[in-house]
Amino acid sequence: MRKKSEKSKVSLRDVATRAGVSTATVSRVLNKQNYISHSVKTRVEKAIKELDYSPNRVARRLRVRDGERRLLGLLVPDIQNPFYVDVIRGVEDMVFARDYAVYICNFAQNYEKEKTYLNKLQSESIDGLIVAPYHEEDKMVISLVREKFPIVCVDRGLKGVDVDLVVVDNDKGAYNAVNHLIDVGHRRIGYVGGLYSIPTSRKRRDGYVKALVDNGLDVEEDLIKFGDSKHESGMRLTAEFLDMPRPPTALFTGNNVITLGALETIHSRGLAIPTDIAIVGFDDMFWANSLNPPLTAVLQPGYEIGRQAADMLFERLEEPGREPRKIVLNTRLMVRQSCGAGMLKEAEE
Amino acid sequence: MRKKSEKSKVSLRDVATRAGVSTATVSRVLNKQNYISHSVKTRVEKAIKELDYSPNRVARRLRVRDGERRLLGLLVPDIQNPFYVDVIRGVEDMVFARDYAVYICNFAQNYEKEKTYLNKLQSESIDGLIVAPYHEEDKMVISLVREKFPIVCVDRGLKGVDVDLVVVDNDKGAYNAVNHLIDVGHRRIGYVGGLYSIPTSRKRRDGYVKALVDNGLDVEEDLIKFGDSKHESGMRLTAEFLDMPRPPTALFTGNNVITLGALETIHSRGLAIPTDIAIVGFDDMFWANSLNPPLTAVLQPGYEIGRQAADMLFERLEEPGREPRKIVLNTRLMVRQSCGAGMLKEAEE
DNA sequence: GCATTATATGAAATCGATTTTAGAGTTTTA
DNA sequence: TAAAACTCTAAAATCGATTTCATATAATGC
Repeated sequence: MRKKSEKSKVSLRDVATRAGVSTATVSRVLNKQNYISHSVKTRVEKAIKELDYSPNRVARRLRVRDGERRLLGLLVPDIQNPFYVDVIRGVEDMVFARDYAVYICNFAQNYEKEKTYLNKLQSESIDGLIVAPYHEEDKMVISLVREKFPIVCVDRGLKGVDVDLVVVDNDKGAYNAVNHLIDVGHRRIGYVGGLYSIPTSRKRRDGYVKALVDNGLDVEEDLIKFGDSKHESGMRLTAEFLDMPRPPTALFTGNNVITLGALETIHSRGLAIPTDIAIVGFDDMFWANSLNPPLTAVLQPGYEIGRQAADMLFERLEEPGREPRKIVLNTRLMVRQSCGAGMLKEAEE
Repeated sequence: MRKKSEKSKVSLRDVATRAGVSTATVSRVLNKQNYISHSVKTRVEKAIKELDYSPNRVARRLRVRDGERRLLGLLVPDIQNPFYVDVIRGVEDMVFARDYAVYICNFAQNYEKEKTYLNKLQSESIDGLIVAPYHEEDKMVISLVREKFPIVCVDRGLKGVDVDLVVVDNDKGAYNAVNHLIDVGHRRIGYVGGLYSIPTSRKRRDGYVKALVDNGLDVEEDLIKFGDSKHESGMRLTAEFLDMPRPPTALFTGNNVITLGALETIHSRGLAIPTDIAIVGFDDMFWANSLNPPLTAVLQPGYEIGRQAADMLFERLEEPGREPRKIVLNTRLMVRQSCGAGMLKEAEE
């Protein structure tokens, strides 16, 4: 009847008493260890069921050795960015399946906050960490890697250390996007990038440049701009492009936040996509199809990144000594209607 | 030099030894308790600094009494929904400021998963929980509330129990939105709601109905549809509306996910907003301004909901006996361009 | 059939903190 | 000036699990 209302939590000791065995034995049953007689095992399991016992993970975590605490940390730069939410979901699903827990921290592009969280995570005795570092020279993360703390980086790497890494082929993704723009006829294409200090921003620029070069187009420095990965900078840089004496006919925006800013500026000026200005964005988001017109975008498999990163971290926990690995996932260009084949004719004349 | 590289974590015992005092004394210094002589205090603090000691939160959590473990749980139905991300951020900021930790769990609209997380959270010895329950008859959450476990509900309440609650005035928000639609000339307005079993879906319907009634308009049952809070159902229900012999001239969509679905359907049919069909959405999202045209929407203060919920939970931890409270926050109608004053004329003829 | 090994269990130590208990030295109070 | 009340600190107990160590019995080898 009122099983749950006996307030004080039942402990392993209670189970042991009930089953008439020692706590050590109960622990062995719990952890499926060898050398347990069938009769004792069923007796203990019965007691566990009767008492509705479930182990205290905190106590366990305190006792077990490194790497067996069943707690991971996940540190992301911006939880408002749906890309990282996908990563979170990927990690979460893997962790859930293994009965681990994951302590999700959002440092909101704030280096101080990242440091604080890093310390807190350690105080919580995490087994390992998945992180998209503030930037590639992130001192604290680098020093953790040097100390051999189990870390997997996602989205961005680290300078000067070898670390497990799951990224996307940013060059190729950008290349394909810009190539598509060129295919449909564009010759003047602007790149609106995120924060210069973040590797992905530069990689995507590289892909942009390569696509131009491979197609025999000139690379003009004033068609390349970097911002600060905030919505506002997407607006501002786009405005700068549109204000040029001879503005580009297409824009390649470096991440979803920037894309949103660009769209806002474009719409506010009453320009039509793709006829007045075409656009391809890095990051395919769940609202891309709801835009008017639907946005052509580079899909990053965020969920998969999260899954693979978690997997990689589990591997490292099992084999701390192994060499760091790097996984590069492919992007996919989701062609919708913001580039416009109609451009072709116009450009040909 | 190589302070950090001495792998084994320094413990309170090490500090005690170094300072030449007992562990109890170090603990007292750490917790700013009375009866510590100045000299001992500074000695201990010096040792802490020299050893770069930081306390193990897991060990602490095991020992301290209920409500002092510095760990909260936060359980949301869908982390991909930016509204909940705002709530998360609000909670996170409060928790961060108090040196608590928060275990964020996403049950992804899955009742089984919610149950699993609820158990896990208890195993992790959380002090209290902030949750947007699966629905208002969520048995597990209700039984926790009955057991007097510290819980604050957000977004949705619970049936049959009195619980701390932070919600938004859904009726009024919906009322204002629909009223606006009527103001600009619409007479046939469809409501595309989320899951019927979620209180907010019905509250928003109520506001919709009241606005019609207050304006002397008929409430037609076939202009009210409920879906399942998934993108796809927003698409489908909107299609149903548009396929009616005499379709509505405006749609009021019940949440951001539904809104996105509705927009997708509208655009795919080549209809123009607001001239062919107008739309107001519940939930103002950061991309609303980037839509074409910018979306008129009901802003829910998600961040503030999170803050207040965390605050309320802290209060409850301090005073477990107090009566449950309910906070109702206001929404704000963000008028942009998806309703169109232009409608007025057409409707008048 | 006896030494060895495998199986099965319990007692006690342990993880790293907080808290209780106890007691020594000081100050205040009556 | 003796009792009471503070002030300060240490030793030991504690939180709830896992792990080590010890030991008893059963199975196996030769």
